[in-house]
Amino acid sequence: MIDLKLLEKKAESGASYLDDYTQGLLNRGASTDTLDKIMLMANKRRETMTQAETAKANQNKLSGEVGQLKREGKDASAILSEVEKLKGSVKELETQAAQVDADVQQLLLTIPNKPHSSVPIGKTEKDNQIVKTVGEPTKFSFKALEHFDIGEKLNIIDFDRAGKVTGARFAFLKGAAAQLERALMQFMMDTHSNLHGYTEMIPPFIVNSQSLTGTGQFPKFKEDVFHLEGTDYYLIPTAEVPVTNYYYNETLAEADLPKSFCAYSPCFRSEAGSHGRDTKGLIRQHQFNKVELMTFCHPSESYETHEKLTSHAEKILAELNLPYRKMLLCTADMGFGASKTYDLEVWLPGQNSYREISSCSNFEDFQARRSNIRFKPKDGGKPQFVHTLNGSGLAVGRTLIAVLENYQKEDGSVEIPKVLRPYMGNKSSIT
RNA sequence: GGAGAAGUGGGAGAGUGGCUUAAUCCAAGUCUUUGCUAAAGACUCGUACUUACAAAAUAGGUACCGUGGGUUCAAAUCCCACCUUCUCCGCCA
Repeated sequence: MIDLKLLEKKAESGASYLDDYTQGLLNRGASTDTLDKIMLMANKRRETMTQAETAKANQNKLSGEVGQLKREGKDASAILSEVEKLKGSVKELETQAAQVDADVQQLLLTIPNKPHSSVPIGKTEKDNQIVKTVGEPTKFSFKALEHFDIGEKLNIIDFDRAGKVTGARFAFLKGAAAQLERALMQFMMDTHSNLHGYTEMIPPFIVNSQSLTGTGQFPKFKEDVFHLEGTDYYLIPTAEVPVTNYYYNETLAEADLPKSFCAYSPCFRSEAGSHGRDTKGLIRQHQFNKVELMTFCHPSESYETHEKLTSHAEKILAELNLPYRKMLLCTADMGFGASKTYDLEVWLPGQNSYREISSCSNFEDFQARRSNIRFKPKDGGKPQFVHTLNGSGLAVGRTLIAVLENYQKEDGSVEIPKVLRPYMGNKSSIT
């Protein structure tokens, strides 16, 4: 959620919507109409609230006098009848004020975060910038297969039966693929907790609507998550949701910051609107495993932390010896709540292209404001919102794809990356 | 799923209709006195929104005692629904 006060202040200070704050929102597609509407509503909100509060103050004063008189054993009927007359209008004003306030809040929830000044302005994903490329695209002396062909030949991935059991965009992993998936999860969790100092976490895989509002999925992207009918429960689209809301409505001590967690969870996405994209294989499934990195930190440290967090995700790719590149997303391609995002894209020889395998974002105080997560400054000042960051470290299913495709051999077998072998009974290949 | 109990400020814990943002204790902070790993005393000690002021400081107002409704001139206190926690029973990995 953006800061209404800041928005108002900027608007007052001249230049209307042309300053950096609102320009940032415009760059990523929030229309001036919405902003205008918010400003109007905010004014109306303040007016109605003032009226309602004044009326209520008046009523409270009279009620106080009634109490005073009763205690003294005197007659209060004159005031009582006076207050009786006020009652209706006070209530009406209060209802109005509550309504306008709720409307403003609702509208604010639909406005995306403001991009950081270092984010390139762009119109499509083509305007993303390559920050660096690590490793060379893997070369083969034979025609590289796509992961689903490798998987089906080795009889370790079964899409057809998943279609029977559930439906499209699900898969069974079996034998070595299941083992490899599990090895990857273990390897990632071990690396982040032991080497990078994250606190390991397995969160609930089901959350309520408040949590989804807190991280920014709701109200705008409701159709992308699976809803459990007849309840306020939803399957998580990412561990970011439960882990960020771990501190929902809490005020932390500054000394406790930063707090960092790495969380394993399956992720469930209905992917409404993506029909026809990546229909084959494991790339785009309704269910996939992911290891998520998440940090709550002091606002002054969040950009430094963003670099660090991204490097932790990169570490996994490096250890697996997978070629990848680091992209800085432009204003058009960033997620709704992000201020700045790096995507890590892994090389997939079967597809002959780089594909996203991790997305690392700084949300600044966008999520913290929605979830009311603050910290009390050491010097005793007012509580401030923390900054939240998260990134995949990594998407396990896509990592499995990357391993299969980059480590495939001409004879149809797949070599197991060295760092994973301890997790796979020290085997060196899948045959 | 059934029966019962409970949810109050950073923590503990009082408070059954008006004088209550809420006694008291602990923790925390500021100051004072004496002074060497301490003690005593005084004061302070919530959050959000909002009004006045150019702004800050400050002062006023409104709201908040699990959440949401309701009764009443007036609700932490009465009523209803829900949520959470605990205990017992049932069921279950």
